[in-house]
Amino acid sequence: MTVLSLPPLDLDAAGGVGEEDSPLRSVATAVAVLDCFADEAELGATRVATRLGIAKSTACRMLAALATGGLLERTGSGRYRLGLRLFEYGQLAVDRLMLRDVALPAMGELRELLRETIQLGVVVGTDVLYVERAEAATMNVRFRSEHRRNPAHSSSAGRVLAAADPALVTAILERGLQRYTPFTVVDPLRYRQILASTREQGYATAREEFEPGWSSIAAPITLTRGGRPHPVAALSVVAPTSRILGPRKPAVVQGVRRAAARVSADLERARS
Amino acid sequence: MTVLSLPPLDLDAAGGVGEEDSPLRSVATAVAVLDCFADEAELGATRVATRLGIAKSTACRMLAALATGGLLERTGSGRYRLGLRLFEYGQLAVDRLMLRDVALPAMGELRELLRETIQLGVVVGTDVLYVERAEAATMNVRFRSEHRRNPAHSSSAGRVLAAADPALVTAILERGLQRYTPFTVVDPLRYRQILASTREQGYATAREEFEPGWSSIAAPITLTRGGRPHPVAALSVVAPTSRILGPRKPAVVQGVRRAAARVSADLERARS
DNA sequence: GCCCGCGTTCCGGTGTGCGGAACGCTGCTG
DNA sequence: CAGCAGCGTTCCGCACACCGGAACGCGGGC
Repeated sequence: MTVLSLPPLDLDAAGGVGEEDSPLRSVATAVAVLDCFADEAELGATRVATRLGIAKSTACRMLAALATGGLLERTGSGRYRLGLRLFEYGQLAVDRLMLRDVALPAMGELRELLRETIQLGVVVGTDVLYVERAEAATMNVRFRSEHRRNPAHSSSAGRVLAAADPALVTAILERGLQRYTPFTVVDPLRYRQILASTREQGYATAREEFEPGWSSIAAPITLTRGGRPHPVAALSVVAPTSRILGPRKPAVVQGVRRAAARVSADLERARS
Repeated sequence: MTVLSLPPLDLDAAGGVGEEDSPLRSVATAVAVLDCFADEAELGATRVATRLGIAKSTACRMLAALATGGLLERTGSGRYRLGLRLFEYGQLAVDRLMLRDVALPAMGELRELLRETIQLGVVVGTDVLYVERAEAATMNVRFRSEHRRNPAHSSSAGRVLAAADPALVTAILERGLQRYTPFTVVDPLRYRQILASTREQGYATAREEFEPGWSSIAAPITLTRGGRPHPVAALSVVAPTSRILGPRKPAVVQGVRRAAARVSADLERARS
C-alpha cells in the first residue's frame, strides 16, 4: 500500500456546484445534492430543487436515495440532514492516509510540552485541511468547524507545504491572496520571499494573518520519494500571538520541528 | 432548528451492501461502491465490479463520477481511495448535531479531573458511534478507527442509551448478544437486569466486555422532549479496569455523571 | 518481449430517470 | 374555524442516459 500519495490538488473541487460534463448524470447530481448541505444544516426537496435548477420530483428522489444509502438522514419534519455514515467514511478517509495514527503520539507530547493547541494539516486544493487537533489543556470551544479549513496562503502550515510544491504556489497565486486581516500577506512577491525563507529555515510562521490575535508556527512532515524528502503534511502550533511569537518562539520552533521530524521518521518506517 | 432528533435507528443500515429496491438505481449502486471502501483502503474497477456483481465498465464509470465529485480520490496506480471531502462532510454531520461543541469543554475538564480518556457516543443502528474523544494526557495510539464504533450491548455507553429506549433494546436483542470476551454479557435476561439497574442508578458500567483489560463507565446526556428527559448521547470514561472499577470507581462515577448533567443542561440551553 | 491483468473507451438497445401535474398533509392566517 | 399556501411525495409517459459486452492501451511479472 502506498502511504499517503498526495492528491493532485483538484482545483475544480474548489469551485461551486457547477455543471459536470462527466458521465453518470444522476450520480453527479447526487453529489451536487450533498454539496448543498455544506452550507445549510437542513434542507427540503424544494430548496434543493431550486438551488440546483432541477425538478422538485428529481430532488425528492435524490434525497430519498441518499437517505436509504445512509449519506443523509431524515429530520422529523420531512427535511434532510447529513448522515453519520459520512462521519465514518470521513474518519476512514483520514485513517487511510496512515498519517494521523503515526502523528498522534507526537502531537500529544508536543501539546504537553508547549501547553498549546497542535494541528495536523494536509493540502486539499488551495486550502489546508486540519485532520487532527490536540487541544490545549482545556479543550477550547473556539476551534469549531469553521476553523477546520483555511486558505493555504494565510497559514503557516500552508507555507511549509507550498514551499516545496511549485504547482501549489501557482495555484494559490492564481486564486489570489485574499486579505483577512491587516497583517495578511497579499503581495505575491513578498509571499514568494516568505516561501524562500521558509525553505531555508525549515519552518514557517503566520502572524495574525487569518484571525486577529492568533498566530501559528508550522514545520513540515516529509516522506522521501524519489530520493528527496517531500512534504505531505504539516504540524502547526496555534496560539495567541504573544505566547508563541514572543520570547518563547525559539522553544516553540524547536519543539514543532522536532515533533515533525519524529513523525516523518515514524511515517517512513510505517511505509512497509 | 431541532437539536439532535435521534435518527430512528435504521436497522437495515447494519447489514451488508444488498440490493436496494429503491428508485435511482445508479445512485444506489454509487453508494454501494462507496461501501466497498469501508473494508479495503484501495480498490480498482475490477474488484468493485466483482464485489457488486456489476459490469466492469459500470464500476469504472461509478468510480470516475465519485472521484470528480470528490468523494473518492485517485491513487497513483489508477485505483481509488476515500476522498478527504468525506472527512469534511462527516465533520459537518457531527457539528450539525450541536452536540460536540457543547460537550467539548466538559469533556476536557473531565479528562483533566480523571486523567483518563473520555468518549462521546451516539447510537447508530445497534452500535455506539463515538463522535469525539478527549484522550488522556499522552494521546493514546491504541484508539484507532476500529475503536470508533462498537456494539451497543457490550459498552457502557450503549447501556445508558438502551436503558431508556425499548425499541433499541429489542433491536439489540434481535441482532443477538455476541460474545467478545469471557466477560461479555450474552444472556438476554441478565442484559435486561443490567439495563434495569442502569435505569435506577443513572449510570452504566462494562467490565472488560469488549476488549480484555479495558472497562468503561458511562452516563447519559439527556434532552427533555415531551416533558420527559430522553437520552440522546452518552459520556463514557474508558481505561484499564483497575483504574476505574477499583477504589476510584465512586469518584469516576460522580465525575462522569456531573459532566453529563452539565452537558445536558448546556444542550438544553442551546436549544434556542 | 511476451502475456496476462488492469483501467478505460466505444457502441447500441433498453430500461430508467427526468419533468410536469396531481395528491395529502401540515401549519399558518384571516 | 376554514381557507390557503407551501411543503414532501407520488404518478406517468417520453426520451435519453445508463448498462453490459467487446475492443483498446498500457503496465508489471514470471
